[in-house]
Parts: sequence; structure tokens; C-alpha cells
Amino acid sequence: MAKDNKKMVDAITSMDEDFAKWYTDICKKAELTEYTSVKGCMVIRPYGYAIWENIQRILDGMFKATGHENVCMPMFIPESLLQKEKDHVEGFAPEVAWVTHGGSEKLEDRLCVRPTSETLFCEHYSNIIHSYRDLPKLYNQWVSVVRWEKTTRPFLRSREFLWQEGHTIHATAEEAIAETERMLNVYAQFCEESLAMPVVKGRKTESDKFAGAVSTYAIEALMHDGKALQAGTSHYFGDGFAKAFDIMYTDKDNKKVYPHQTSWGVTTRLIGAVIMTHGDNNGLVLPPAVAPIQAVIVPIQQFKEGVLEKANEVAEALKAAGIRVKVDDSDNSPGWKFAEYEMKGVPVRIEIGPKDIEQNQCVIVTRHNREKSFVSLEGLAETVKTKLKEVHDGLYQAALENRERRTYSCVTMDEITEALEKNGDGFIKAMWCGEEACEDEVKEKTGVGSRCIPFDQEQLSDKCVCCGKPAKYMVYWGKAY
RNA sequence: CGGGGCGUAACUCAGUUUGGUAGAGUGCUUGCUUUGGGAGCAAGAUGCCGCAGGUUCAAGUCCUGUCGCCCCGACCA
Repeated sequence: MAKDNKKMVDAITSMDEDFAKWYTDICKKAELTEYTSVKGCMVIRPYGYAIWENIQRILDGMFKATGHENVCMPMFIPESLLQKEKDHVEGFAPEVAWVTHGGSEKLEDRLCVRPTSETLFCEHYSNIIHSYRDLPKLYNQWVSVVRWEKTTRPFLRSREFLWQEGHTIHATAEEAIAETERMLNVYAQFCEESLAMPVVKGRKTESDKFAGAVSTYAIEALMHDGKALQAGTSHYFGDGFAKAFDIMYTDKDNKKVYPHQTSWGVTTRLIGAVIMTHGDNNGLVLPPAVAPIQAVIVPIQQFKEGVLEKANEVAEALKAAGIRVKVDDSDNSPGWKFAEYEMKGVPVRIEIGPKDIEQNQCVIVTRHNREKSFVSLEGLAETVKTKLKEVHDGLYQAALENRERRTYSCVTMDEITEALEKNGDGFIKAMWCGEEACEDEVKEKTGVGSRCIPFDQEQLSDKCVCCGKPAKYMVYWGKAY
């Protein structure tokens, strides 16, 4: 644990003082994003984009390992195509951006800028799928989409955002459901192993489903301030889209039947999740797996002979061992560099000065707890790898503890209100009868909405927390981003 | 879309009440000294005061309109 919680960087608002401002301060000061002249459209700067590239690289590997292929759909959807699935268009129409002109000419049919690409995949599938031999298709694309949000925040909710959307089509419902669950597990595994972020896996309630889905699964994470963040979703569509788009194939018995579909996605919101899960009052704290710089080397008295040479030599050795390393040989003071890389969340810092070189050692400091140790330059790459692992594990443990500390089991409405008042925002575990009216009432009376029906069910009581009728599920409730 | 706040130098802001030569700190540039937790001194550069009208001898300041951004709600990844 941090032995010194003193805020080193007065440029960043303290998270206890104003969590929202703390968040946006980090986005700007750690050079992740800049605002542009279009509301909700942000520049993702090199340091922020490098995090996304790491996320992409790891996830893409996981998708390929599970048999998926990357494709690329156009960014425009004709209005007529968007209209084909009724629930889908109702869900998305309020937030789509429209292209009405090509050059100076008005378009006959306006084009929607994709808010998601189900309709495009469906149109394509209807062209290429004719036989059971054409199935399954396991597709994914890395693109950006546009949703005209009213309230925007960097990474958490922007009008254009980067994501991947997987779209698969299968011969049977069982296969499609298995795919939906498999990809949710891939997301959960990624969040835990690469982002050091524990998540709750579960199913969304009917009212919270994706527009056009039979069922929606999600992973939910709890942020530092006790608010929930949906970190990824996976949808099972049944054959609803296939029917709407007239996708049919001939099965082994020479019968024409409808295939079953899924889609699943994660977005640059994951970067927001990382910020709000691991960040502290000194700035960002990055999980080593996605950190653009895993170790920064700060030379001390770098003008003295041999110091920079040694720093570069150490850097080369670490690079050779596959560690992402940077030597900061700028003429800023060491203190400035310490603060700078802490703000940027670099997991490990290495200090090398004349005194160290004399003793063939260096100082190594881990970002999450700021613990300092003197270690030999001999076998440093292995030491650094151990430290990176320590940072990852430390982050995961702290995030898990935060979530556990902020998860409250409640059997009555009063208990919910009390728990929130006494301990602050967090996850509420409570039983539910399955009626939408109760879901709404819980939200209205206590302020927490249903997050998901977790796969790991517990029987907290026999009765719905709201109406007292027999309970069907235990639900995680919370305030959401 | 509702409620609140804010647009003046690269950044944070003062100046607006009471109209009268455009300000400070930080950052930036150059030089010297420094370097184990955001260094010191000296010299320098930087402004359509969000935009458009209006009132006035005179507008950053007053009036009208407009655009944008931030925060909080409702909705969403």
C-alpha cells in the first residue's frame, strides 16, 4: 500500500475532491486525449492510442485464436437497410448521424453513419450464405462508429469511438449461444489478465438488452468511486435478424432454414475503465500488459561521464528481453521526471546515477505502491519482469478489494438506501422477481439500476427486494457510467 | 433535452460591478549555474479578450443575438 499519499502533482484535482474532474484532468495531463472543435469527438494522442494498440493486439490475438477473421464493412448505412429490423432501428435511430448531401447534391436516400454494423453484416450474409457448408462465419472488425450522444466524456462516452465488433452467424441456436458465452469469457479473461480489472459476468435484464437481441450478456466493473461501468457486451440474436434480412441456408436435409447470429464488442471505453479502476491522486496507473512504456529509465546527473551510456546499455538489455522501455535523457530535473512518469502511469521506474554505477546497481520503483528498492544491474531484465508482475497482481488485488468492500447484500429496499448512504456508491446484490415494474421502482426509490443478472447466483432470500413476491434471480444493482 | 458554470497569451486565471494604452503566474526560447521528488538567475517571444451585430468620442468591460466547452441529471459502449 502507498506509504505516502501526499499529492505530488497539484495539476491534478484530487479524486476525493471531485472524481469527474480528476478523471478529465488525467485524460489531459497524461496526454491521452485532447478536445477538438466538435463536441464529443476527441483526439486520441500517441500515448493514449498506444494503450489502445496494445489492447487491440492482445484481443485480436485472442479472437484469431478462437477462429475469427477480420473484415471491414463500409461506414454508411442506407436508411432503408437500417429500417429492416424494427427493434434495432428504434433503439438506434435517436442517436444516429445522417449524411444528406454528396458534394453539393442532395442524396435521394440519406445515409446513416454506422452506430453499429449489424445491418451491414446482415446484408452481406444474405449474399454469401446459401448452404450449411457456408456456416459458421466468425467475423470481426476494428472500426469506429458514431452515436450522437448528448452528454460526452473522453473515452467513456464520445460521439465517435473506436471499437471492435464481432459478428458471427451459425447453423444452430446452441452454437450461437455458445459463441455469445465464449466471447464474454474472452472479454472477462482479457480484463482480468491484461487490464488487472475484475469483472462480473452476467445477463442483462429485458429492459436493458441491446436493440434487436434475444439476450444480452455483459461484463460489469466497479470503478474507484463506486460506480459501475459496462466494460463489454455480447449479444445473442436468435434468428430475428436473419428473418428481417432474409438470410436463409439449405441444411443437410435440403430444407431452407434461418441461421442464428451473435455480436459482441468492446470499445476505447476500456481505457476509461483502466483510468478509473487503477488511477490515483498522482495520476494514471497502467497495467503492465497494456502500458506503452513498461519501464522508464531516469538517469541521475546524466551530464556526468558514463551515466547516459550506462542508462542506454541497460535499456538495450531490457528491450532485448521484450520489455517496453524508455530512457528520458531530456534536461528536465530528475524530480520532474519522477512526477511526469508517475502521472503517466508507467508501472516501473529505474533510476541510475553515478553512485549506482559504482556499485553495479540501480533504484527500482513500482508505480502502484511507490516502493523503492536497490537492485543489481546483473539480471535486471528478470528483476523488472518480476516487478511488472508484482504491479499487475497488486493492481488486481486492490481493484478486487475495492469491489468487495463496496459490494453490499441487501434484502429490503431500506437496506439498499442505508448501505449506499453509509458506505457510498457500490454494487448492491439483491433478489428480484423478474418484473420490470420492480426494476423501475428500485431505480426510482434507491437510485441504483440493474446492472446484470450474474452467472454466479446466490440465494440471499426467497423474496423480491421490492415487491416481496417470490424471487427469480439475484441481481447486481448500481449507479452506472 | 433540463439545471448549473465558463469562453481574455500555449495553460490556469485576474481585469467586467463604475467603459479610457492588454495583465499576472506557469509554460516556451536563449545563456550560465544545477540534477537521488516538479531547480536558480538573467534576457526574450507570444493576444481578432469565442463569434456577429448594436450603443458610445471610446467596448475585454454595457445591450442583443449566436456558437462552443465543462460539470450534474435523464439515455447509451
